[in-house]
This record gives sequence, C-alpha cells and structure tokens, in this order.
Amino acid sequence: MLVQPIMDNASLAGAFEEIATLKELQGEDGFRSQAYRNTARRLETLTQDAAELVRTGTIKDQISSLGKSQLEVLGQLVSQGSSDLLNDLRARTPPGHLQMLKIAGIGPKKVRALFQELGVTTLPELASACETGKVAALKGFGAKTQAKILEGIAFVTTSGQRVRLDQALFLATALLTRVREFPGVSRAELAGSVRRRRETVKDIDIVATAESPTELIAAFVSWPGVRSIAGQGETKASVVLEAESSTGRLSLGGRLTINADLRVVSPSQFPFALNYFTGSKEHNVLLRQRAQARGWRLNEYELEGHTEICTDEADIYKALGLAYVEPEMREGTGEDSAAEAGKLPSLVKSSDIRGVFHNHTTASDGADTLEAMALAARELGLEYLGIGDHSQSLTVANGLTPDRVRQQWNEIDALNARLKGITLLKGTECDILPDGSLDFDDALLAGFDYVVASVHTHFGQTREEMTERICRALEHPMVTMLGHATGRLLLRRDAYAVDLEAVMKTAARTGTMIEINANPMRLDLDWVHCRRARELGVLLVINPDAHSREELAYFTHGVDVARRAWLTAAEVYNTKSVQEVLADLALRRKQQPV
DNA sequence: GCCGTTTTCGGCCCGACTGTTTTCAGTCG
Repeated sequence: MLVQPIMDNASLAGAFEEIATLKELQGEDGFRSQAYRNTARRLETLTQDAAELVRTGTIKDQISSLGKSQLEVLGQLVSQGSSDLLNDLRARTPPGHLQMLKIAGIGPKKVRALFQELGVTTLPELASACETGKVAALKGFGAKTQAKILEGIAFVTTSGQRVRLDQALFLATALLTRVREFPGVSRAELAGSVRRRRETVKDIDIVATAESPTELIAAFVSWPGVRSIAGQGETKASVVLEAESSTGRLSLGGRLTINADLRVVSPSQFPFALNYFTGSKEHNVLLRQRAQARGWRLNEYELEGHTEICTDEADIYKALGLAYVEPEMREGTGEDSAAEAGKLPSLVKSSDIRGVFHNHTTASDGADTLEAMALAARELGLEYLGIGDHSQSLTVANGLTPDRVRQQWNEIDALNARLKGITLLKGTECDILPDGSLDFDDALLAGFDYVVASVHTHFGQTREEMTERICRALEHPMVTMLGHATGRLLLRRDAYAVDLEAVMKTAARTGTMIEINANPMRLDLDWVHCRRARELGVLLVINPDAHSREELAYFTHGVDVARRAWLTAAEVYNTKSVQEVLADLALRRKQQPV
C-alpha cells in the first residue's frame, strides 16, 4: 500500500520558503522568488489544511495569488511529498550556501560572487578564504566586509538564532525604559514582532522621538549589555545585546544573544514609524496598497498626499478607511477586510482572565505548596485557582495516587473554608495513556471539579495512533479540557505527530475545551491552530501550567496567543466568574453520569 | 511568478545604512 505523504501547512510553507531562497541563490529575478515567499507566508497562517484544499481543488479560493507554476509545485508536494522544482534547485545549490545567508551582511548576490570567484561552498571554506585575505580582494568586497564575515560565521555557529518572546520581552522592556528615561525623549514604544507578540522573535525594535537623536543613539550603543554595534547612523542604531537568560523550569538557561534596533524620528513621524516598524511586512503591504488606491503614498514618515494630521496609529487606519487593528492581528491574514467591514473582534485582555485551571503544587512536581499558590493567585487578582497536579503513572513528576488525591481534596476543602477572596478548584492533569484511556478510574475522576487530560509519554507513536489516542480521551465524559495539545517545546522539541484538525473537530463535537498552554516554552495550541479551533467552535481555555507561584503570571502569554487568534473574552472559558465556572462545571458533571 | 478601471507587458512597497565606490549595489527590515 502506498503511504500518503503527510504535508502539513508548516511543511508546505517550508518547501516554498526554500524554493524562494534557492531561486535567489541561483540568481533568478527577485520578484519570482518573492512570489514563492508570499505563498509560504500564506500557507503558514492558513487555518485550514492546505493539502486537503489542494486535493479538492479549492486552494486558490484561499490563496488567490497561486498561478500555474506554484499550483504544480503544490500538487506535487501534496501527492508525492516532494517537488521536481525543489529537488532540482537543491541539487544545484551547495547546502553551505543556505547557511551563508544567515551571516549578517551576506545576501544571495554575495554568496554567488564568493562561489563563482572563489568556489566557496561551505562555512569552513568561507572562513579559510577570509583568513587568507582572498575575500577582501574580490570586487565589491573589502577588508571590512571580510572581517564582518568572520565575525558573522562565529555568531551564526554559536548563536544568532530566534529567541523566545518572554525572554526578548524581558530585555526589550528594560531597554524601552532606558530609552524613555533619556532626556528629551517624549515618545518611545516597542515595535516589530515583539509588539505583535510572535512566539519567537529575531530582534527587538524600538521607535522613539528625541530632541537630540544623535545623543540618544550614542547613548543607546553604549548601554550595558551591548556586546557589539552592528550599525550606527543619524536616525537608527543596531546593536547585539547579550544577557543572562531567564532560568524558568523548562528553560535551558545560559546566555542570550539578540539584536536590538533603535529608530529615532520626529514627533510628527512617530505614528507612521511605529506603524511601519511594527509590521508585519504583509500587513504593511496591505496598508500601502490601500494608500495607493487613494492616490497617496505610505512610508515610515508620512502618508504623502493626505492632509489631515495623524497623531497616533488609529488616525492612520482611519485615514485608510479602517478600524484600528491591534498589533497582534497585523499578520496579513484578512485583518484589512475585517477592519474595513467593521468586523474586527474585540480581543480578550489579560484583565478579563478571572481564574486558571492547570497548575502544579509540591504534591507533584511544583515548587510551591497549595496554600502558597492560592495566596499568589489571589495576589494576582484571580478569583479561582484550579489545581491540576500530575496523575499516578507519571512517577517522574511525582504523580498523585488515588489516596493522595483524596488527601489533597481534604486540604483544598480546608483552605477554601479558611481563605477569603480565592476559591480553589479540585482538578487533575490526568495522563492520557498510550491507548487513549485515562490514568484514573471513572469513580475517582467523578470526584474532581474538572479534568485536564494530557499526553506525557510515548511521543513516538504514529500520527494515526496519537490522533486516535487523543480523540479517545476527548470522548471520555469526564474530560473537561485537553492539555498542551501537541507537546512541543519552542526551539527545543517539535510537536509529536498528530492530526490536529481531527482533534479539534472531535473537541468541537464533544464540547471538550482545548487549552492554550501559556507556559512561554510551550504556547500550545499555537495561534494559527487556535484560530482554526475558534472557527470550528471549540471553547478555549488559557492555563499557565504554573509550577511555582511566579509562573502563575504566565497566563498573560496565553492571552497574547488568544489575541493573535482573534479570540474575544466570550470565547475563552476562564473569563467567566467563579460562580459561572462552578455552575458550568457542575452542569457538565450532571450531563455526563458515570 | 503573477497580475490587469491607463491589461498581456511592465511593474511589483520603500528608505536607511554600509562598504565599496566615486555614484551605487547589496543588504536589511
């Protein structure tokens, strides 16, 4: 039997991205490769299964810019798992050339020159060519370029990768504070993917106004934490920051290296610069096209041709006939037409969250006691705190036996009687065993207020096995919500193989919630699938998966994901009050007799 | 590679910075 290759949207996007890059390296016209790159972006953010749309011949309804060539590539990728064009390009391009592109200041033209003039195909060969002075002698290169390439090779091989949002946000906020405190700075904001709250970012962007741009820029490049200066001009500076990484439970720690850019503009330019540098690139293109259609030109300084003054971003959107688009929605995925039609959702906010369900205590693998967690939750302004310690089979995490579960219930009852202003809920993070059954029997499960069901073992199952396993758990009447649906750890471990579309459809049918695991190492569901879940009518719930008091605040990262998925407060379960939640959970129990 | 209310070819978003050049190409965002 022929096995159908599984090309999910991310794999298809990866293939198109690679085609675009390889075409550039082959010296093809930039607009041709851009066409493939645009398709990659659309595939990344497509909420439906692209392979299925290709099979049913309806993909062009979703990605209208597909022509004959790209449709053929898509068709081959879906039916064969590979594409003639991609294979051909790969065969003609040394793999080292892709790595060389990661060096700052090196683009496709320089890679080609290095290959044609010096025959360089790998990073070590490039390093050696630099060390022997051959690179500096090339036309268009020089001593400085050669030195930068050597630095770049060291940077690429040691770090220079994407950074988790929470880590970047921590540094970015500190940097922003310094900028705002600098004399003569009246406005300063974070921009770029940090402001849009992407789950991982490549650099930090700050836009500011200053009475003396030169002084601000000079100060910026000399602040503590700046390891090197990548560029310094009249209006912009670019530096490499180095700092101790945070050491959260799932973090590897170590040093963190990230680029930071500062742009200084005049007060009247500020809203345009902030908007431009917030992006995304795709969103900017949509705005520019709208400006063009009105006979204006939009750039990072002004809306040329438009006479009314814009003092903030909302004025720009208004001028373009749009409602204000929150940064998290600026991904070029239909926010322009929604804004034009006045159909943008009112996004959920962190202040809407009134409780959380998936948290651990010292009873399993948490760092803080039940009471300490309860007090910390109250301090955060939450009305309820659900405890979801691990279940018995997860011995590595000190999973609770039924006896210890009952003991915890007694402690919760006692604390609820004693503590004011916070209600503890009895939950469990119950393992989904390899066959899809649950780690506790139904009689015990019936005693909880709710059940979070999660996969922690046997990640190597086939996609079919894993999908069936999770769906079976969702069918279980006692399961309230699915924990971290894909098991991924950002920048560390890929998701296990699972058909999320099938999982989400099952959840929609059974009324089971899906968690947005807000631990910044996970953010699982991711925002794209979260948006699909919303389309399918799945109720979502934001959980910090806190293993300590401090980690309770992680729920804000989940709110960021929810906002990127266009979720309103009504579509997130834990915006309900404690009374509503208690009533709803009781109702769910009654409808599902054991 | 794709597109079309100046349509089937010419244009596609646009400016800053760098390093090399001596007026600009390449890179980046």
